[in-house]
Amino acid sequence: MIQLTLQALPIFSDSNPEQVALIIRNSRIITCDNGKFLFRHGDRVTHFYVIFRGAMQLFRDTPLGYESTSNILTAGESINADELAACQTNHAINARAVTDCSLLEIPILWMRENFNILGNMASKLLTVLADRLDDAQVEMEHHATMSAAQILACYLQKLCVLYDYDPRGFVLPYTKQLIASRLRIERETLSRALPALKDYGITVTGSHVSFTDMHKTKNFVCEKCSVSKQCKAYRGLHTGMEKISVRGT
Amino acid sequence: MIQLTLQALPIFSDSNPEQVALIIRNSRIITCDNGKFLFRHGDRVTHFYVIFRGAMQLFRDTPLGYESTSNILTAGESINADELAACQTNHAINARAVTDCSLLEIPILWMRENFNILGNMASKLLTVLADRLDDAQVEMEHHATMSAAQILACYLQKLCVLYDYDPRGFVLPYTKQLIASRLRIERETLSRALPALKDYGITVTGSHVSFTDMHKTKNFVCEKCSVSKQCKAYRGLHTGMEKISVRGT
DNA sequence: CGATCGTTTGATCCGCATCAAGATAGGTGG
DNA sequence: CCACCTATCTTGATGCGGATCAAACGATCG
Repeated sequence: MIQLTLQALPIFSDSNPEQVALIIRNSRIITCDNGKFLFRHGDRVTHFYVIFRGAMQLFRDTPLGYESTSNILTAGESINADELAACQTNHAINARAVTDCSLLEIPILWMRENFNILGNMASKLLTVLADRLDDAQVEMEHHATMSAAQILACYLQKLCVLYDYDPRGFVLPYTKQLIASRLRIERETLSRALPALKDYGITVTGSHVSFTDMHKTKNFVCEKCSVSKQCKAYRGLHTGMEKISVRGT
Repeated sequence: MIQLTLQALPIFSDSNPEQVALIIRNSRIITCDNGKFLFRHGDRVTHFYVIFRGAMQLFRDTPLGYESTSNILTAGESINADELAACQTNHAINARAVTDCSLLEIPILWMRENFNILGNMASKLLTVLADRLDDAQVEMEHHATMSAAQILACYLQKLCVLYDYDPRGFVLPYTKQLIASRLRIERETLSRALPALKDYGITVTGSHVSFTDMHKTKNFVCEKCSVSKQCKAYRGLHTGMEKISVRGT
């Protein structure tokens, strides 16, 4: 049953049953409650994680004690792909649960030693990193060329596809605070951007979002966001993982 | 002789002589003159490249015909690592030579098919991508927290280490135009930031840069820039490649 | 010597950050 | 059920940094 689970994860999708069994024998499932840290900046890099359920915020401590969110990862996504690849011994970032989470925890030492017998996991990791790099670059481009409202519109559109929400109405999965941090804008700026979303065919009242005019939205949201590779890869996975996690834990 | 050359490249440093020979048989060395495009946005992804000599600008076309430089790569660095990993069929970015360049050109189809027999090139690629992702995130953090002058100071510091320049005085390798684009600021903003560098112990007159007070500089430049992994990995390689390229071409 | 490209400088404007205060909501306990 | 508290969000006023537009300056090259 758990074998099926693992193969549903993008990163293990090409692994055969023996490899999956091997991974299971050398890993365990842990939970991380909302608000708890999975690891902190400076901690030793000990494990590779894959999120089964929930969402985790990855962020840096800037010199001024300010938090700079580098990503929010959800079910199906992996944590520490970059540290694993860069052979860092200590974490450069913090990881904190923003909802109650369940994660698969694999010792990184073991992974490094058995990399060659884990199938084409390396190529899966490559894909993950390449996608994230691309996302990062698109994001920088956005910041240089778009207004806060447009950035927000892109993000909402992405969220909707990623989580397979009903475009006609859904509830924000995170606090606006967190979303602002993720988008590298201030809470206040995000608040002020909300009314402007009307022009893009998006209405937000409280934490309720609805796309009222997809035609308008499509015109303003950049095409790279509307058909993100990430979205396609994980679409439907989130809901699927919800079910599996119940069995898994 | 060329075998030695390839193994000097970070990405082939762990490959054995047979693997190097295999790569040589299936690749060729090309040149790309200053200003020429190696490929353009929308072109089919056909080859993987490693720069022997020179520097290439990678940039995106934004909707408004604006150029957004995502990176400037130099001797020893590889182009298309992300496209190879993400299995993209068409280029999302442009690559243009900003100096006369020599490159190793490897068919990407052949690479994909022979990935497993190319040694741990996959893990090298992982490292490259992880480093670039990290760089991208540090860069975003910089933009959110530092002034244009500080960003510029960090970059000059990085340049100096990367190219193994004499900190007491060196000449900018690129036009200020290009540097500004790379740093995602405007030419004018860069110009105006130059005088402010005095406060960080850096003097720039024309295209001549000199670090006059390293103590001051160290205080203002973020530590992530001063000891970049990239810098350490490629330090000295640039000068080495210069020699090799003469033999190679 | 004009022509082109790269750079600098000046004037102005706009968007976002910042600071400050008020509003809303969710939760707890009397 | 209401008063209270805290966390989250919104709104207002203000300022600053960098973008933008415009023009002059400098260098390089046929």
